[in-house]
Amino acid sequence: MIDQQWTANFPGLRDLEPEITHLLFTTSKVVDLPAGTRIFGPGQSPESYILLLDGTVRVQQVSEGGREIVLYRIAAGQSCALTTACLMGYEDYQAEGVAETDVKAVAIPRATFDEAISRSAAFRKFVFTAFSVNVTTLFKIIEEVAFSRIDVRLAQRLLQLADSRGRIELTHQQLAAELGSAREVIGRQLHEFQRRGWLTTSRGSIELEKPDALRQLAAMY
Amino acid sequence: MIDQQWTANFPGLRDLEPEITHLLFTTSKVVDLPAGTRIFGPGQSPESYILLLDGTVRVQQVSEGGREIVLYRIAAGQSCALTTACLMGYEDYQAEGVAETDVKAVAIPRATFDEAISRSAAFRKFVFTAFSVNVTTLFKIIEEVAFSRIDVRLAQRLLQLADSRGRIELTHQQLAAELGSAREVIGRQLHEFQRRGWLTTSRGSIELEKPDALRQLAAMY
DNA sequence: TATGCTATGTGACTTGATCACATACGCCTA
DNA sequence: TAGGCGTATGTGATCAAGTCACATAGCATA
Repeated sequence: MIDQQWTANFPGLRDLEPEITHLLFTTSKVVDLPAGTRIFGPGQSPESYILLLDGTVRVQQVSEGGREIVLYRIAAGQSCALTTACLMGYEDYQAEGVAETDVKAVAIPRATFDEAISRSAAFRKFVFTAFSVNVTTLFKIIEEVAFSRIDVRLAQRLLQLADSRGRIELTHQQLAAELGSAREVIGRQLHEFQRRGWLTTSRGSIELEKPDALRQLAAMY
Repeated sequence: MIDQQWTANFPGLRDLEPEITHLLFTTSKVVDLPAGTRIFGPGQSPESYILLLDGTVRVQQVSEGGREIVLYRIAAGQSCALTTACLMGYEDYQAEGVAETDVKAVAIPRATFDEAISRSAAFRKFVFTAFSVNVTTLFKIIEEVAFSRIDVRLAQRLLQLADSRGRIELTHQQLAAELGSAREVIGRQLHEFQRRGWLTTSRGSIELEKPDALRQLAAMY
């Protein structure tokens, strides 16, 4: 019980009604998942509403031709909108979620979820807010995929993915999967960025040298 | 009051608890909107949850460059997932909804919506199901835009948009906006379909001649 | 050092988007 | 009925991005 004070990790859940907090604590499980675990995917109906305590989950779509596109990531303190959608709407997933790091998460069973939704306005607000943020993300992705240039999108993504020292440990193939593009295309763009002195590449990693130049490109429509 | 028995139009709302039905009837308004009305759009926070009694609403995204893509349509008996998302999550719209025909709709105020959600499991299920269907649609769009060929997507859309006699009254420009593509591209594809004898075109309209051939193309990934 | 796996590079080609125009159609008016 | 106008459609050139086939390079391990 003592290690179950996890609601403190979620701003929207701190001021929950005490009996709801108690309900969540007594019926939910805290689970640990190793990096690489497929948490959900097409054809798998989710059994519970998932809140991330630690680690990140990547949500992506895989096409028949084997191409991939990353839709969004769930970080600690967030919940999975898709899980929510499916839990609520009883539809199967069209996308899959993979643990990018070791993950610690809270799994709230559907029955508990239903009860908390019906009894707590604060819980509803928490769930719906998370949901709408992710729907908004989906709109942005549609707009970008349909209308934005690949160099602009790559610049944006490099800035997002870089760590505090401007380093990105991904292969060209993985970057292509982030954007739903092709390895060769990404390789050529990176080559061009390198030619301009904006970054340096080596096998499996990239170092940003002029993030401001990338930011300027990323700011284009 | 008598003409407000609109819940009959929504399968998911027929078996609602009587007091919820009463709540909906007494606080919601039935509104009529002429074709072309912009029902919601970026920067407009929705004031109510909308259920369509008659007509169709087109939900689309417009890019900075002026290009458009149609996301989905809402038909009689359906609700607007986006409205829902925004109503629940308090986010602004990223897309706009336009009445394609004259529209008759029920507008449920936020307070009523909140109350019905909290008190009725059946109402929750109705809302969440509609929501998840539309989220699923968004996933399909992302997959298609990112990975499908334009001829396949055009064939699919022509079949969707054709009336019972295989007729489509849209310009090439409008078809391009359906798919987030360009007029010239659509024109060339239509020309190719016509060359194969699958359809005939004339100014502002298209007649499908061999829908089965289109269906076969549309079935490709 | 040899071997093998994975990552990256490259050229040729196809598809789709963009741009700048040219034409054609339908409708209204003189 | 002809002329004129606005919108819809056609067309070639060019560019951007994805695809395909294959070459090369980096790194680990035997």
